[in-house]
This record gives sequence, structure tokens and C-alpha cells, in this order.
Amino acid sequence: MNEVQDIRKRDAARTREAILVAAQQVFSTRPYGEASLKEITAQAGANPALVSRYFGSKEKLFEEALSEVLDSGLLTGVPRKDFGDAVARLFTSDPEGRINPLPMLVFAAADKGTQAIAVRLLRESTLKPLEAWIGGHDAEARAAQIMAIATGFFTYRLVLPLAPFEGQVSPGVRTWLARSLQMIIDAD
Amino acid sequence: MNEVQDIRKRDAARTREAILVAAQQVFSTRPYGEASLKEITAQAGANPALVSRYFGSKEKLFEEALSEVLDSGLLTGVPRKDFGDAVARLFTSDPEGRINPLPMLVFAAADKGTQAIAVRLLRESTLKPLEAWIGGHDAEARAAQIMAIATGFFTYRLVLPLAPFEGQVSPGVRTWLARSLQMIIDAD
DNA sequence: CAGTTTTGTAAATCGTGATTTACTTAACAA
DNA sequence: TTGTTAAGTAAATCACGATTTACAAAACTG
Repeated sequence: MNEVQDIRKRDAARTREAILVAAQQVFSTRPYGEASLKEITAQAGANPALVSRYFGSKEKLFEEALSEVLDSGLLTGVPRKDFGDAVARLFTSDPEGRINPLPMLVFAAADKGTQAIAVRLLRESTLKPLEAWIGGHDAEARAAQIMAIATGFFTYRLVLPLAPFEGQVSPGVRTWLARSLQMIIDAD
Repeated sequence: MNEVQDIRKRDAARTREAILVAAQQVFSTRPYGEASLKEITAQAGANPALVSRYFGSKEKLFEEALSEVLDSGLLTGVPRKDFGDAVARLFTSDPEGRINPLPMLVFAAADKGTQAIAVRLLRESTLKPLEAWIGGHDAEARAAQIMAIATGFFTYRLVLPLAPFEGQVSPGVRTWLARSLQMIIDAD
């Protein structure tokens, strides 16, 4: 009867998923090199050796974690004329459950192994769709411009973090974000 | 007579300086964790043990390296109405000898130990002066906005690097940079 | 030149963390 | 229930790099 909340002591799929979720949480708050498998698996109530079994390696785990977090067409679900406002509001709010992929990207940039993975995933699951949505003139560069602003902003908001961007931001900052982003969309 | 080009086999000051220069070069091209003292000192024709002696630790070496590279009032030597153009040109050119501090900052963000150092140096030697130069309304936030754009741009241009921003950039990208930056200066 | 100090090197130390291995125990099927 | 397989654990392995230590060689002093 109770298939869903059935708590079995041992369940490979459940454990794998728990590790993946913990990995997303840890990888988005600590530099890749400082996110140990010990910590991740402990948080999942599991054992470091299981990463090998279920994912192959730490890098593969990272790849799957980032891939899942990136898979959200958040940016392209908005009318063009409201793009700046909508995205600025999204960036300056604190999404409860959702994990922000930008810190993971920034942390990934600082590790040779994860860099290549991050670039590939970013291109395929974010830049390409965004580019297609933007369309028209210079779409590739304009998609990159939007992500550059996002990356810089979240580096200071979540990674470092730095005063004017952390926590609750001022209306001035939100307005700046909205205008900077909208300018790119309107630049056709 | 020949004080300057006097080549002595052993010279503490010279060796220290060589290590510092090599450190700046290596720290700006590799993630902190992957920039080994072995590599840095090898490039300086020296021995890893000397880092301990002359700088105290790898972190202290990083601090001094970043500090020196940051010390350049590049952004504030320009008339306000040309700020965007001037900085955009600066960002999209390849300065021969000069070492760009932004990659070091990005790499520093991915290491707990260097993060604190980077934030402090960035605030004191770049954000504060920039803020003072901007002056007026919301100066702190506007200085941070400029650095956020710079950080995002160089993350894609030099750290990852990513297609539309690496190497020679298109006029469109330079124009976008100029407008985004000028908008912040004019937002008074 | 003899002795002392400074500079430099080579190797030991020490800790850390990913991955592997050998083993234990739970789940399940016949 | 018993034997087989799947899931999990604990500990060994392995590599790497920062830092320390013990030593060697150069430079300087008187």
C-alpha cells in the first residue's frame, strides 16, 4: 500500500538520490576542492565509498549535480519587454527550495577538472536555449552578456559575499540589474 | 659600479622578488589549489622551502602577490563622460606586461582561506577608491556594480574561457560593455 | 684565512582526501 | 530456512602538496 513513504533500511535508488541532493547542496556552498565526499555522504547518511559505486567518481557526481540544477528554463519564460524586471526580481529574491547554479559554476571555474564540465553544461543547457530565445542579431554574444552579469552579481552576492549585494538588496541595485539586462534584450 | 645588473649567485632580495613575480603569473592563470609552490618556485629558479622563509606561507605569498597586482588606479584616471568607452577598451585589449587581477580574484573566491584576503584587498584597494571617485548617490553600490560586470566579463574571457568573450571581441561586445558601465556612472 | 651568518637545497614530515579492497549485513527468492 | 545477491561499512591504499628539518655551500667579517 504505502509505496512512497515505505522506509526500507536499504534502497540503492533512495541512497543515490540522497547523495545527489546532498552534493547539490554542498557543491553550491563550498569550493569544489573543499567539498569532501566525506561531508557530502555524511549529510546524506551514507558512506564515501558509495560515490564510487553509484556515480563513478567525484567529478561525475559533480557533473550530474550541476546538470540537474542547471536544467531550468527560468530565464526564458517571460515576455521580452519585462525580461529585465522579471530576472532582476528573480536574482534578488531568495528562492526557498531551488538551488542556484551560479555559485556551482563559479566554484567549478576554479578547478581544472570541473571547468570543462561546467563550460559544456552551461553552453548546452543555458546559453544555447537563451540564445535561441533572444534570436536575431548577435544572439550568442547577448546570451553571454546576460550570463556574465548574472555570474558577476552572484559571485558577489553568494560566493564572496560582498556588502551591497548580499542579503536584502536595495531598490537601486535591483533597478540597475533590470536596466542592464533589459538593455541587452532591446539591443536588437 | 654596476649595482643594478650585478649578478650575484645568491641574493635574498632578488630571489624573493623572483618568487613574487612568478607567483603573480601562476596565480593569475591557475586556480589557487592547483598552483603549487613547486611550480611557482621552479619558475623562479628557486626552492619551495624559500616560500616559508620569505613569505611565511602560501597564503601570505598569495596576499602579497594579489595586493601588488591590485594596486593600480586604472579605473579612476578618466573623465566621467568617457568612463564606459575607456574601460571597455581597457577590458578588451590585451595589456602586455600588466597582470590582470580579476582572474586571481575569481580563483581566490574558490578557496576559503584566500576568500577573506581577496575580499579585504578588493574592498580597500579597488572598491573604496572607486566609490570615492564615483561619489554622490549610492556610490558604494555603484562601485560594486562596476566590479560585478568586470568580474563576470573576465570570468568568461580569461578564466573559463567562453566563446564570445575570449580573444579578440566583437565591436558589439565592446559597445555593450561601454554602455553598461557608463549607465552606472550616469545613474547619479 | 678562520669563523660566522646568510642563502639555498634535499629530503623527511604531516595531513588530507579520493578511490579501492575486504568484509559485514540486510533483503530477497526458492 | 537457507543460500545468493545487493547494499553498506571500515579500513587500507595511494598520491599529492605544504611545511619543517637537517644539512651544504656561499658570502661576508675581522
